[in-house]
Amino acid sequence: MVKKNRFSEPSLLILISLAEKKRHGYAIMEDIEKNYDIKLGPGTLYGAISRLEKAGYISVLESQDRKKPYKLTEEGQIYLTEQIKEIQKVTSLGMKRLGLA
Amino acid sequence: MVKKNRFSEPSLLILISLAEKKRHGYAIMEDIEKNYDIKLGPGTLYGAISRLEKAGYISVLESQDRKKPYKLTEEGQIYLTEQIKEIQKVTSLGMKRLGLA
DNA sequence: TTTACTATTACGTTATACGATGTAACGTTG
DNA sequence: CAACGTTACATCGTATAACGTAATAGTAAA
Repeated sequence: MVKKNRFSEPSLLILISLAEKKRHGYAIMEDIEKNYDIKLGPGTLYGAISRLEKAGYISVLESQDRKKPYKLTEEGQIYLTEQIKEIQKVTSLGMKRLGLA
Repeated sequence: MVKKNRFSEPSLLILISLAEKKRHGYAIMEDIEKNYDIKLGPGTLYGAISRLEKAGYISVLESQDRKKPYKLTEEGQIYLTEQIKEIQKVTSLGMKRLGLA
């Protein structure tokens, strides 16, 4: 089966960040930086966020200030789970072939 | 440490394919399809191959027929190992946050 | 002779990288 | 407290290049 709509790394990181709890963009950025030492620029971050929202994998919650908190949707959770499993399948074969597993 | 290189999934699959043994393009394609059920079109495949070659992660070996076999270089092996470990770090946090680990 | 193998090339789409811009809130120092 | 700098937060714009799809083409095999 051919894979459609393959979201790459920044999107994946965002979804994983939201898998823990709802967060706004800036907080997502900090979470990713803290956990992986990867710093996403604003263009990369908010660009990916809006694509994920358009895809229905995350959704905005209303807020009083200018923060825009997002949460992972049901679909997003399913999608993320599938993605991760698929990726783990790939990496585990990789490790095996590298002789590291 | 900001991530520079942008090799995404197809490139990773190719490197993993070559981690097992040397293969030419078409054989790489078949290997990937067999193992992951992911079919790369020729543009995707050969495009990624030439970028990987340019980056020094794979290199061509000479051949008698029209096949062009590639092998993983030393650098490619190092790069692939790093990448996989990084990705595993990401996915394992993902699984944890999804409550699946 | 038709199908499978093998590769090249071209082109459009779009995610990502990078950065400029803008505003609000907060803290610090004179 | 006023002025200043800094951090928090987001939007928008553009360039690059990876990816998807497909057209082309030649050789080997069935």
